[in-house]
Formats: sequence, structure tokens, C-alpha cells
Amino acid sequence: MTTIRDVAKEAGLSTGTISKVLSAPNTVSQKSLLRAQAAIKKLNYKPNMLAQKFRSKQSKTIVVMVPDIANLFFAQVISGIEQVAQKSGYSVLLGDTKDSTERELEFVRMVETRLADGIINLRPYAQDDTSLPKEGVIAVNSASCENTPYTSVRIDNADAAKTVINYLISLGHRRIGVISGLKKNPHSIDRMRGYKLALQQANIEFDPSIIVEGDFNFWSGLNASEQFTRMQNPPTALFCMNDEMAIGAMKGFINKGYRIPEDMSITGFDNIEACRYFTPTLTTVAQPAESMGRKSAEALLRLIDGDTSVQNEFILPYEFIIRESTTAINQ
Amino acid sequence: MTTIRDVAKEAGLSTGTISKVLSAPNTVSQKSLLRAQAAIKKLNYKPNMLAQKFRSKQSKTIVVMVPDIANLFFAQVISGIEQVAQKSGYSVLLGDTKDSTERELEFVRMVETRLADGIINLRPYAQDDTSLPKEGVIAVNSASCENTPYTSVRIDNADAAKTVINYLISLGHRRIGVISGLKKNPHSIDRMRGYKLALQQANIEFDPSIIVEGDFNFWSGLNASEQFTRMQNPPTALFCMNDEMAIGAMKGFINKGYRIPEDMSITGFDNIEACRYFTPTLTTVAQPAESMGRKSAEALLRLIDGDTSVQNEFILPYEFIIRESTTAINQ
DNA sequence: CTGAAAGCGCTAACAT
DNA sequence: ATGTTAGCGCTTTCAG
Repeated sequence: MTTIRDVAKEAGLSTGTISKVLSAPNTVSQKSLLRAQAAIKKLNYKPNMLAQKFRSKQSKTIVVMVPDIANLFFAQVISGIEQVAQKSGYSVLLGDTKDSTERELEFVRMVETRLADGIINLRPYAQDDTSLPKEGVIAVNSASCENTPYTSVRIDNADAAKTVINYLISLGHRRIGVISGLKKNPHSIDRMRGYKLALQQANIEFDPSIIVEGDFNFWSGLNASEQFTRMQNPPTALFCMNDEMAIGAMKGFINKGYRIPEDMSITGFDNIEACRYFTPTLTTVAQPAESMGRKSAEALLRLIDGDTSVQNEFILPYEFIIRESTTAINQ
Repeated sequence: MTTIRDVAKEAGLSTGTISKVLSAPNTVSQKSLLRAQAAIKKLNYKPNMLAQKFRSKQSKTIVVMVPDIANLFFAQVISGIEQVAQKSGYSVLLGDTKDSTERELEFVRMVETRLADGIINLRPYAQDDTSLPKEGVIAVNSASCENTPYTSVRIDNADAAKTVINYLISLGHRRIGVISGLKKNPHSIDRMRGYKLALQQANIEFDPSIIVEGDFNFWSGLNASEQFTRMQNPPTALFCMNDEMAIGAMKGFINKGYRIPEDMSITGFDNIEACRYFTPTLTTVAQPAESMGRKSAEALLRLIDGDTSVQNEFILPYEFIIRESTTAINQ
């Protein structure tokens, strides 16, 4: 293995100079630079980055914890993160946690053991979280919820839900059901608050019998739709807390012979690509995924640099996208 | 920052002993072990893994290069990789290359600079590849194609395509179109060979006018379907080289008033989850994604361990799944 | 089984 | 601008 010493010898320079050629080439004379580069090339020298990172005490790596790697929304956030990380010379290490606390702790341990400088968590903070926040671990929570006890980048989920419900109400719907995520999920909680608020402001009574709990997956949406078809007094519109469940529900209703949106208006949340694949296309809320990623990374990098003036919360604008899956109530 | 020396002092032991407590606890006396553990706990000592890896000259990390992180097929392969990596104490570093050679080279550099011990590439090898294979970089290509010049784990794509076409032929189809991936893509090439072989064996002439080139994305499938609807002598069945394009095509045909499968039988490749979401559900080929991942990781780890007896090629069985999108030809 | 000590490859003072 | 040198935190002989 060729080391920096071999290069120094070959170039007739000191290791210190070679080191500078690597990290700050412009502080070295043209002549030395050329000689060093020639030697590096000749010996095919690749600096041992493990030694570099170890010695310089910075890993220049951030870890991104993702609950589900095969989720396009997350992929977009990650893309935003990578953009700013790369610009600052950081690598990003993707951690697929599969919603397992154990796996999360492994990644947190990476920053505790200096393998990474900080962490971006894409799972919203819940009350009983043990993984983060953790003392001495620099972190930001992206696509998060209200009341996150560390730096948080998010949209106003409650307000977005309220916008959706207001829209359905404006179409004449007064009986609006919900397919929620797991009840204890922070996103479910925030979005449910917006739902209730909108009903209240329109003087519509809240009816728990038309709230069905799902788990954010396609199949739970499909199952929920079947529950709705069996109701004696079903809703005329459905607020699904994400797109996957909305699409599952649409599929379920269509299987039972319902027409969407004529027999049931349906809305989603997230604006995944499949919203436009499915017939009918889905009315939904778009989170600014990429810019959330960028904001999160910017905040984290500032935190890593010891900047204490970073805000606790960044609230980004969402977008409400009306497509084919919603229509005025059938009188 | 508390170091191994602090722990040694606290425990009244030497750094060497503490080191052993960390790496090989059973080579240390019970008494020392207990004292060391108490000190570690008391000082909340977290070993600096950068130092550990640097000193021990092994990063215990493998990088997995993925062309597209938001692809469920890849997510499954990754899951298999992680299973065996974890068991052997390796971390996996996910590299989203977005099909960019530049980004690939960055990840390859990570093993050249000892940040990782080896690499698993999920993009099939193409003739003009510059990133891999690379001398001194231990690598395996997973979900790969024929003629990969380094260790490769794959299904027999040509044979799978042949199975699909034989099935369509058995349903009475003789005019079978194709929506291919990019023509130069290795998977396209392998699958096209199988297609041609099946036709030949059934004495059906190859007709290039019913081969439409796509790019493995939904929209290219949709666009291709529109081309088919404009043909004077369209096929009665379509072999799509992946599921996304197949679903795009189905959507396109349905938009134009076609019934699937009555007016057009359609097959996919990959068995992504959406195959079961869409109506009609899609007849397709399933690659054993997870076990491919496991096999790839096992092979890589053996290679890293200096085992020279590793096969060049592992060919795993595929599965042909018949669903609703195909039917016998309408006489 | 344990301690002493060398040194991994590099960076960062510091001196020249 | 360059060379010299100490030492990052750990592992790993090697003696004892």
C-alpha cells in the first residue's frame, strides 16, 4: 500500500507538503504541486481516508435515517439532502431503519462513535422515542410534526388537512370519512386535528364511526374501503391520510362497483407518483420534499459547525393539488 | 472526549486489556471484565470507531450502489444484503447513483480509500463501463446480466423472457409486440434474445415494427401504448420489459377505450407491488430479489476474506406469475 | 491473563 | 513555502 511517505520520497518533498497538496493545493508552490501530483499519479496513491478522518477528527459524513427506503417521497427528500451535502463536501450514509428502534439506535451510535457527524431523521418524533434526541448527537427531524423536541423541518400538517376538508365541504360534502394512519402516529394526530377543526368551523358534528384506522399502506386502504361499503350510513367523501391508502381505497371501491368520484370523493396526502398513474388521478397534498431535504441538510450542517443560532422549527409551504378523484356531491 | 486511556486509568487496567474487553471479551478474566465494564459505563465511553477501523485496517463496511433508491425491487435486494452483512458485523452504505457514472466513481473511490471493503453494484454491467470492474476493488454485480466480467448474481433473463412469450403463444397469440427498455441496456438485450428465440422456435417471424423502445419508466410505457393504438396491424399481446412500463401501457390502452386483457394481453417483468394494485393485476416475472441480495453479500464477504474459490456467476431461479392481464386470443 | 510500548497513515503546529 | 515532529485513539505484538 502506498502511503503519503512514499509519495513524499518520490517527489522529494515532505509529508507535510503532500498533505497540503491534498487538502489545500493553493497554499503550495506551483513547482511543488506539480512534483507532488506527478508522484501521486506515478505511484497511483490513494489517501487512506480512514486515517484522514481519524486524524482530522471529522468524518464529513451525515446519516439519514429513513423508515422506508422504497418510498418516493423519502427519495425526494434524500435527493435534496444530497444536493447540499455534496456541495459542502459531506457524504450521506443512508440508513434504512424499517421503523425499527433497534436499527435507529445503531445509526445513532454511528455519530456517537464519530463515524458520522450528525443525523437527519425522516421518521416523525413520537412521545416515547428513545433514539433521538440524544445528548451529544446532532440531529434534525425532517418531514416532522408539531412538538418535535429538536430541530425540525416540516409543513403545517394540520393546516393542510384543514385545507383538504374545507375543499370537500365547499363541494357540498358534509359526511366526510377518514382513513387515518395508526392513531398514535404523529402525522395522524396532526392531520386529524386539522380535520376536526375544519368540521367544527363548518358546524359539522364529528362522527367517530366514519373514522377507520389504517397503517399508511395500500392494503389497509383497501380493507378500510370495504368497511365503508358495509356501513348503513356511509360518507360521501373520504380523507385518506396518505396516497397509498387512498389508492388502495379507490381500488377497493372500484372492485365493489363504486364509481370514483361520483359515488365517493377521495383525497390523499403526499403526492406520490402513482397519483397520476391511477384512474382516476388523485386529489392530494404535496409536501415540498426536495426543499425539505435541502433545508434539513443546511440546518444540520450549521449545527455541526457549531452555529447555535439555528431555528428550532422550519415550516415550509405545502401545495394542494386538485385532480379527478373529487367532485361535488351527488344531490 | 473519553478515550480508552481514561477507561484504563479508571479501571486500573491497561489500554490493551480494555481493547480486548471490546473486541474479545472472553479472553479476559472475569474480574478484569467486570472492572472494565464498570469503568466504561461510569465514563459513558464510546470507542472511536474511526480510530478502531483505521488501526485495524478494515472498515467492515460494504457499499451498495443502487441506480434508483425508490424502486421496490432494489429495496428488496438491499434487504437481503443487509441481512447477511449484519450477521457478519458489516455495515452497508447505500449509494444512490441515479445512473450517474460520476457518482458511481465516488463510491468506488470509497473502497479505494479504505472507507469500504467492497462493493455490490445493482446496475447491470454494460460494455463501456468505466466504474467497475476496477483493479483492487472487490465487487459483485447483483441482478446482473450475461457476460458480466466480475462476480455476478442474476436470473436467466433470456430464459424468463422466453417463458413469457411461450405462454402468450400457448394462449394463441402470434403477433406479440414488445415495449423494451433502452435498446443498449443489458437487461433489454438479454430479454430480447429470449423473445426472439421463443418466436423462432414457434416459427413466428420477427417483426421489428412492433418493437417499441422505452426507458423502463411509467411514462415511456404510456407513450408506447399510444404508438400501438395507431398501428394498422397491431399486436394482440405485449411483452413489456418491466412492470412500470406495463402498467403505463395498460393505463394508456384503458384511456383509449381498450379492454385489458380482452383487447390486448400485457405482461411485465419484476413483480413490483403495484402489479397487484392495478386493475387488471399484471402477469409478470418475479426475480428472487431478497435471495439475490443475500447471495451477493455472501459472495462479496467471501471475496473480502480472500476466498479465491468464489464462482463467477450465480444463476438463481425466477418465477412466472400469471394474473389477470393476459388471456387467450379473441378469435 | 495482563501491561508496556510501538506504530497504523495522516494532520497540524511549529520552526525554518 | 516547506520540513520536522508529535501524536490522534486504538490494536497488537511481545514480555512477563
